[in-house]
Parts: sequence; C-alpha cells; structure tokens
Amino acid sequence: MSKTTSDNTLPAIISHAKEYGFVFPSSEIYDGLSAVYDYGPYGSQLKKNIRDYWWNSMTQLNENIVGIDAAIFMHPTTWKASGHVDSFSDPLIDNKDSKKRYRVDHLIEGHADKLVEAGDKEAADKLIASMEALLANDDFTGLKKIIEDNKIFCSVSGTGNWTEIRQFNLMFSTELGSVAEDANTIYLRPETAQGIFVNFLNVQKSARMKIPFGIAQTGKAFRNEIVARQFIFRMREFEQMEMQFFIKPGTQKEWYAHWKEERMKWHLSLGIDAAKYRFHDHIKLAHYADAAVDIEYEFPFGFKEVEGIHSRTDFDLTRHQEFSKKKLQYFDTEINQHYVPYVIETSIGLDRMFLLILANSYEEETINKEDGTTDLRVVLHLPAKIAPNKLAILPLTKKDGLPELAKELMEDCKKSFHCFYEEKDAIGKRYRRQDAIGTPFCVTIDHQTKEDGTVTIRYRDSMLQERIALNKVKELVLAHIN
RNA sequence: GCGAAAGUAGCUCAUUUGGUAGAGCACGACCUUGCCAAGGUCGGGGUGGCCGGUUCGAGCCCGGUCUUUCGCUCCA
Repeated sequence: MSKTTSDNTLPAIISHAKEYGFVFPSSEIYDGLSAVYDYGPYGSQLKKNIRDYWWNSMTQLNENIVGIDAAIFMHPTTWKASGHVDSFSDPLIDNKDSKKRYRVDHLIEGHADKLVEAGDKEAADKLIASMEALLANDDFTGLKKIIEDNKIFCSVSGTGNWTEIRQFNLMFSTELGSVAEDANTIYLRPETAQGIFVNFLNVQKSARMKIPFGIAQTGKAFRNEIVARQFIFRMREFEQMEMQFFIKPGTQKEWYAHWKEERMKWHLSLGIDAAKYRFHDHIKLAHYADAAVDIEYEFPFGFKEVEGIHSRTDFDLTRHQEFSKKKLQYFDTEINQHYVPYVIETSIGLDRMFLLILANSYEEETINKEDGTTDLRVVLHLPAKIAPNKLAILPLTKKDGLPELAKELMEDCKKSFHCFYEEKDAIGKRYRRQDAIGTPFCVTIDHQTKEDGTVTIRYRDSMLQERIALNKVKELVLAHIN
C-alpha cells in the first residue's frame, strides 16, 4: 500500500519549480485553474529532454519501432469501440453521512434485490422498469425521487441523506463545426493509444513493418478527473508517451515479460535509485487486458504509478474491426496465415516522469565549510542527459579579456548543447544558481586561462573542481550527455 | 465530492488586542573585489487571492468564492 509521508518535500519542490521557472500554475493572474499547470523556460526544456530521451530509446534504438503523431480529435465512434463512452456514462450519487459514492443503478438494483428476498417480486420488477426508463432519458430528478420514495438508505451510514445525482463524464467534449448539434459532438482523446490502433494498417503497410513491431507516440490527452491533485501528478490535461507493440497471438507472455524488463531498465538508465522503484502487478484487470503491471516510484506522497505495461490482447483491434467494418489483420508470411495481432502496451505519463525526476533530484544539502560554519545549498541532481542546461560558462571577472575568451567557448559549445553564459556576481553565487536549476557542469575562465589555455571545471554533485584544457571542455560535456 | 489548514513583494516569512504594510534573500544599475550564496551606494517591485458585510476606520472580525497543501473518497 502507499506509504504517506507527512514531510513537506512536495511543497518545497512546488515552490522551487515556480521560483526557477520550471512549472507555473496555469492562468495564475486569474487565480489559476484547478489542476492545470504551465511549463516555464527550464521546465519546458527538461520536459522536452525527457520526451526526446524516451522517443529515441524507442524509435532510434529499436529498428522495429516507428513513431506517429495522431490528432487529438478522433472520430466519435473510436470511443464507442474503445469502451470509453460506456464506461463513463454512469450517474453517481454520494451519501453525505458516510461519504460513500454509489452508482445510481447499482443502488436501486440492490434495493430491488431486497424486495425480491422479502417476497415482493412484483414491486421489484416495477422499480427496475421505472429506473431503466429514467436512466434512458437521463432523468436525474426522477431517479433521485425513486431513491427517496423507496426509502433507499446507505448501507454504511444507514441514512437517506443523499447529494444530487451527477453524471461524471471523464471525457471532455466539444463540437466540430460551427453548429452545435448532437451529431457533431466530438471528444478530446482520453488516451493516445487509440490513435495508434486506428492507424495500425497505415503504419504497417507504409513503413513495411513485420510482426513483431511497435508504434510509438507522445502527445496530450485529457480527462475530466473528479479529483485532480498532487501538483502535476494528476492533471486534467497531461502528456502520455505510449508504445503499442504488435505481436503474434500466443506470444504475449514472453513479450509482456520482455517489455516489463526493458522499461525498468530505461528508468534505471537515468541513474535513479532502484530502491525507489517497484512493480505493482494488477490482480483486478481492466476489460481489455490479460495481464497488467505498474511501475511505481516512491514520490514524496508515497508509491504511485508512473508507467503501465499492459497485455491488451486483440481487444482494441477487434473492436475497431467490428465498429469500422474494416479488417485490421496482418498476413504472417512465416506461417501463411491472417490474424489480428495481440498488443503489449507501454504507457508512461510524461508529466509524472517530470515530477519523478524533480523529486528524485531535489536536495537541500548542508555544507560544512572550512571555517566551521555550515551553509545550505539547494541542488537539483538532474541526470546530465536531460538537464536543461548542460554547461555554464563563467568568466571569473568581466575584465582583462576573460569575457572574450568565455564567449569564444560559448560560440563553440552552443552548437552542440544548451549552454548558459553569465558574468554577473561572485563566482560562488553563480555556481549556486546553476545548482538550483541542475546544470551539471560549470567552467570558469580565469587569468591562468590566458597563460596556459586551461580552465576550472566544477562538478555540480561533488562540487569538486579540476583544471582541464579549454579545448577539452566540449568533449568532456559531450561524453557525459550521450 | 467530504473534512482540516493555508493564501501579505519573484521566494521564505513578520506585522501580539482593528488605526491606510516591513525584513532577509532574489531582481536592476554603479563602485570595490575575485574560485563555492562577498562588501558598499542607489533603485524597481504589494488597491494584503478575489467579492461582499460589520466599523469613523479591516491584512486582522464575519460571510461567500477561487487556488493550493494534508487526510479520506475516486481514478474505466
């Protein structure tokens, strides 16, 4: 179970993220918008770097995985086929005393069962019939009246103190075209996966893919969560990084194990402490899956899901076949047979990965100084591969030709990676500012540089310094970020 | 959605019983300096989350609302 910690790490991270331009509340001048956030200068760069690192690990390092970029708007039938429309249409009601939430139909059916037990089958049938009529018309007032008239009470609190009935539709809807008619209602996608499934044949044929192969995609998805909280962990607008891997039916066990292992390796390749991770196997499976596991990370608020690996069987492609009346089959030349492929899905939340990286990197470090006093530094131990700035170039003084030398280095390095140049303030202060945004390397150009062509390179994590040749700086940084 | 707490400068926070707002850090300019948050001078920045009420007078009291955090609940 999730361990909850009562420390204030999360508020400190939120505060730091805002102060240094990583994450801002959306529309903050209008008091913000609940559970929506914007990424600032360093945040957007860090997010892009995480996305690129994932994208390359999929599409560049695997010859049999290709990418797509599907639209957020999709044909409305997509969501009927995927099961999203039906899953979301249940009216719900809360008991104010017990705080328990019920599906209205389950609540009324439960009462009907009791009537049957009591021997009044006639009344039970009548109750169900009127409920179904009201459900079909979305008549919530009528449904509430049924609950009140029949004195249906909460099984926990035993009271009839109910809230109004509400429809919690987790999909955002809007209208396509200028006229708002029912037929034109479309949804903002609640997941990116369906964009891959509906393009299965397009991709397979155009890129001449042979099973097993994968399709990767990153993009925004939208869910109208009833409760969205914990900073950027659960947002109403969020970004997914998904890969659907198409395989021969019967081989799903092996491929599921393969991707479970591969995805954990990816996480650990960022140098994150393995003890912070764990697998959580699903016992109760979603309607489309025959096996599912979460990769969980120990956030400041406990172990939570970052990524899911699902064995989705042929559920999605089969459903799209049914609803579209188009065959979504693959001809396997090895066995000379047609079949609907099975699918192993890896799906990771980019924003969650971003928060994971921040939480894992953030440290308020106490430094024991030589004179016996202590000092506090806030440092982001970001993996060098994904840090927004790779190198800060700092002339020790702004005179004596040092800025000129520094700018030369800047011009050379900025073609290869993100650099930051600054000549303001004392050198120590500049180091600390770079620590706060996670820049892994700083080089200082000093008077000795003019004499022997060496610079001081200072490492963020150890704070150690060493002298290296000016013309080796770029090489050293490149060695750490590739 | 329920309960608790919070919201004052970019950040962290003061302003003890109601009398028209301060500090440290940060930010900008200049001077001295030069290898781990240096010193000095000057400067910019707030209709106290928002709306309303009580009062001669509200950052402070009352009501509402928005946002956030924490605990429940929910998470196809």
